[in-house]
Amino acid sequence: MRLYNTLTRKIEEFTPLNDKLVTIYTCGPTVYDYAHIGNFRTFCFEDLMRRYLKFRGYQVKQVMNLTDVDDKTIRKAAEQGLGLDEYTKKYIEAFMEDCKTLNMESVEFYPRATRTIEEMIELVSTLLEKGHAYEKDGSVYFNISSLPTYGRLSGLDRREIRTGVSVDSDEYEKDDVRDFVLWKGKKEENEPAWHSPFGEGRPGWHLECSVMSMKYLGETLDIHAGGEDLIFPHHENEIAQSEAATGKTFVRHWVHCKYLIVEGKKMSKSLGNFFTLRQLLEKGYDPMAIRYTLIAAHYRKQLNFTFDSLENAAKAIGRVESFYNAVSQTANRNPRSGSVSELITKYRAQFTAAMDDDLNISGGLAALFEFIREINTKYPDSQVPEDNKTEILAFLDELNTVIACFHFGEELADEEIMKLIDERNQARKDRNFARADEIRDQLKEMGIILEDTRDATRFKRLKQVKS
RNA sequence: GGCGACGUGGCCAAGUGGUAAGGCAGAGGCCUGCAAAGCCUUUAUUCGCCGGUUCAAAUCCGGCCGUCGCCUCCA
Repeated sequence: MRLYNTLTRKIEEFTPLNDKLVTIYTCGPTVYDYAHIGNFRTFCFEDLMRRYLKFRGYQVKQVMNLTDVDDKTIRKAAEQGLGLDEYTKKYIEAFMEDCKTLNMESVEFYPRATRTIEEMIELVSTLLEKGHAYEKDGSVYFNISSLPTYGRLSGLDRREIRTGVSVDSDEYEKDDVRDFVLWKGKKEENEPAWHSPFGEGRPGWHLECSVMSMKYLGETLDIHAGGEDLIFPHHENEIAQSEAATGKTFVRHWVHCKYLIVEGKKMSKSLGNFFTLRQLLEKGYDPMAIRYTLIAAHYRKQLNFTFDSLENAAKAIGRVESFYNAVSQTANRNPRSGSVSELITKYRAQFTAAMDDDLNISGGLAALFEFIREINTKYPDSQVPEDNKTEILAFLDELNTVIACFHFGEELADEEIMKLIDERNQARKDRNFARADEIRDQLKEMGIILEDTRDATRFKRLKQVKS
């Protein structure tokens, strides 16, 4: 499998350190508000990557942190007169719910910053001991000049940081404006703070990810992923802290997901194109169409999220689900065909080849759609031999463990439906089409859509999709 | 100002040297009692524009135009 590595700016062969186990750290949300679709582009991509690694036979051990203490959470909690935990609880729960809604797999660990303070203090102490950090006015800063490799990820060695802006906007005293804070000394009376050898305070933002990743995954991880904005300063600083402390490579493979834009414009509240997942659900959009739209474009390309694309996604999903349903209700009694297995092998290989190439999901989806067309071409009305049914459905299920946008499952026929279908077919035989259409309309009102084939009549349930 | 990404049919989107995947939409046809589902044909002699390299370029190089991002604890 080949994967782009931000550190080397090249697509590289990916092999985990540990045979079949892949360790992944993904920067999670800051739980100060509901997450928006931009956040979820990254998270859904990370889910896709995780699922594909598992599809390829790897075992995945993944951490997604929850940043539950920072300027925003502190400020918002104070505004509402709530304790920090009390305030963030709501958004942590909402985030977990949203992830489920988008059919994301649970990861192995969801550590919270406020529950990892002790380990963070330890790391700061280590950095102080090793001379990579210094104390000033109750805060601790990382000394960038102590680490020659600083700036490799973001290419900072080749550029200057705009110093003027940083100096003015920073209320803390640092030796060098480019140094970053590891531990923030307490400034306000009622601001959340923890005891530490360097005085009361709270951890800097970058610290938590270094600490939590090493705590759960060890000192060297296979993959660290996040949004492109995190490359600098967040991930650059994580590398600095971690490698200065351990002397080992922190991350072997850096993966960053590009931002999305909405209706051709940067998502912003003032443009009115800023959406949380919840707002889209309220508008009636299908969560699976949202997921499909978010994952269907390559992760290193800017994604233009539009309402048109949501509707297209819903239809594309419908095509695949219709096919699954049609195959599952096949009435073709012909003997099993060996060429179906060959097709499955062919398209599985095509899917895998595409996904192996830096997770080229467009190529992967093309394999799925081409498979469907080829089967349909060969077997009109998707009426495949009954003996081939199982392997086709299994193949679709298999692809869906990665794509995870389809609700597959055979439609369960209840007696009433079957009775009406039989009655209608009798009417059709009698050429009493008025009666037949009447029954079809009656079923439609019950949410049942009929599809007549040569061999039998099959049905599907109408999906409530926003149009 | 510094760094970087992108610009492919009506829309979305693959393709990084050998002659344009896939989805959605449109047109025509087939199938059907009619539908639904589906199949077939068709829709880019052309890949922002202008030059250059090459037997050959959407793919490499240079310039221009446009969009977007990072440099501000924003995925």
